[in-house]
Order: sequence, then structure tokens, then C-alpha cells
Amino acid sequence: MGVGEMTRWLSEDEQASWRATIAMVLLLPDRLSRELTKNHGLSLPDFEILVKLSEAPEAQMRMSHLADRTFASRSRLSHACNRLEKSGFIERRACKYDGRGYWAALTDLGWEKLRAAAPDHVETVRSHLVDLLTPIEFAELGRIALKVSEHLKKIDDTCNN
Amino acid sequence: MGVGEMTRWLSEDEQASWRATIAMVLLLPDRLSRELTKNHGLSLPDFEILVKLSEAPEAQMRMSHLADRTFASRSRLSHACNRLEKSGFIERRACKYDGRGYWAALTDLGWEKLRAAAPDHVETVRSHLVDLLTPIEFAELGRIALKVSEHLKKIDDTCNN
DNA sequence: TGATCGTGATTGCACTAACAAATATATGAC
DNA sequence: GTCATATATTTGTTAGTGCAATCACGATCA
Repeated sequence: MGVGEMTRWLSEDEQASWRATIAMVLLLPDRLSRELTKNHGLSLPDFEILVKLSEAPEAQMRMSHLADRTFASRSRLSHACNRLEKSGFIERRACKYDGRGYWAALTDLGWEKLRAAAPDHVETVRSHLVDLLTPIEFAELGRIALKVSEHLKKIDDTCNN
Repeated sequence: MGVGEMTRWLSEDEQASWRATIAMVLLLPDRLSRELTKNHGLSLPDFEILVKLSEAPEAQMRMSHLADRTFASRSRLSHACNRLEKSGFIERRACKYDGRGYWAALTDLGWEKLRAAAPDHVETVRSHLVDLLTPIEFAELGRIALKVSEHLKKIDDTCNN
């Protein structure tokens, strides 16, 4: 073990920041998912899928595109869509121009579900995040999170591991 | 539906901040967990358990205390400790003064595992978070995350749902 | 045209997690 | 002491996730 391999440990201040950050990062999605599940029987990933579809032209998206936008692996999305299709919230349509591809499309029932869940979800996001911070702090968080998330997305599709 | 129930939707700026935040919050723990798994066969929750134990007096902690500190439910911690005990990284000791209680204690093997994994993990945290930000930004993130995480912790142990 | 390779998407399996129910012990009222 | 209730922890079941393997099709080039 030469000097070159010495670990750059975190300073005390950095550690404090790190602990707070990881706490937030672990607790927040848990909280959001739990409230969504309790009130509407949807997990956070499920909900994100419905949202992204609703925002797409004709409320449909190719599987891999949808996976990227919901921060899910292909396999995870596939499983999730199986469940959502079984529940009747989405349907799959074969892609005319590429025989390998599929569209995931929001059904009427999916629209209804989304419309029912969205207001509660926004309220949850407000009460557990937005309303805790000043507008400036929230904007600052967004700016910082953008840097980090852009970096992480890039890694995810560069090497796929 | 009266006026009182109107949803306070997010403004466009708020939405942008929110999207960036949730992206970070979903991608970061995934990344950390994956690198830890790939290099050392530990999940992020497993690693957190070992860390918290290593920092405790005599490297042992009561189960519920440990659950709180690792942001895990009681049941999740129990399962995780079953696995870690089977792997030989921790052991359970009955609590003398409270017949219901147990201590989870780090074994020698657990110490070794932790010492092997920690430097890589710090490096991962640096490269996917700390080094992306200026010191001021990182401190700011810590400050903001502290507000949010304190709030979320409070909720978790107030109503346990 | 057909051999090869790349890409879109799914599947099976093994592992991890949530929720609710169960177990065991402690504590307090009477 | 004993009953009821509260606390510490675990277990069982069911649902979600990652990984590697697979399937099906498209693109390229000889």
C-alpha cells in the first residue's frame, strides 16, 4: 500500500453534511412511496411511470425511453409494467415500425388513477419537502441536485452497471 | 369539492427543482449500493449497519436503536441482521437487563469487512457527490438535507406509519 | 441471402423489503 | 400476585428489484 492509495477521508464538516444528505436521500422516497401506497395503492415508481406516460404525446412511450425517464432499469420497468398492465392502468402496444419495440400506453383507468392520486402526492411533496424550506433554499437544492443527477444519469448510460 | 380543497400545484420553477431533487434522491443510493455490492458484496443498508456498530461503544447496539440510526424498520433490520449474522459479520447477544432485548455486535470478521470496504465507499461518495460540488454547495446541501431529514425522522417515530 | 452482430424487451431466479401477525418479556393497576 | 397493556424483537407472507440469460427482430456486409 503506497502513499498513492491513501484514502481521502471526509473532514468532520463533510461527514456531517454527508450524514444529513444520506438521511434525506433514504427517508424521502420511502415517505413518498408509503403515503402513495397507503392512500392509492401505488408505489412511487408506479406513480412515476403513470406521470411520465401522461406527459407524453398520446400518453404513450417506448419501453426503454420510459425506463430512462423513470430512473429504472429495463428489467425493473418490465416487471413494473406487467403489474400495471394486470391492474389495467396501462396497456402495451406492438410498435409498427420496429418489430422489437413496444409502446406502453396509459388507459382510461390509468388516467383516472393518476388524477385521483396526483393532488395528494403534490401535497405530500409540499409538506415533506417544499414547505420546509425557503423558496431560495428549495431553488438551491434543485440546482445542486441537478448537477448530481446529471452526473449520475450520464454514468448509468455510459457503462451500464 | 369546495374551494378549500383546491390543489396547490407546483410552479414551473418548483417543478424543475423537484424533478432534479427526486432524480438525485433515487439515483444516488442506487449507485452507492451497486458499487458496494459489486466490490464487496454488501448492500448500502448492510454497510450502514456495520458502520453504526463500529462507532458504538464496544461495537454493539440494541436492535431498535440500530434500526433508528440506519433508517430501517424493525422488521427490515431484523432480516438484515439475520443475513449479516449468517455471514459472520455480526452476532446477537441477549440483553442481561431486559429479557426482551438483544445487542447486535460487530465480530472480528465484521471489522475486517468494514475496513476493507470503507475506503472504496468514501471514494464512491466523493466521486458521485462531494467532488461534483463546491465546498460551499456541499455545505449548503448538508444544511438543507438536515432540515428535511430531521422532519422526516420526527414523523417516522411519531406516528409509526 | 444468409451469417453475424447489435438492440429492444422480457423472463426466471435469488435476494431484499414491507406489512401484519406472532412471541416473549416488562410494567403498572388493582 | 394477576390481569391488562405496552415494549422489544422476530417471523411469515407477499411484493419489488437486480442480474444474467433469453428471445425476437433489425442492420450490416460479404
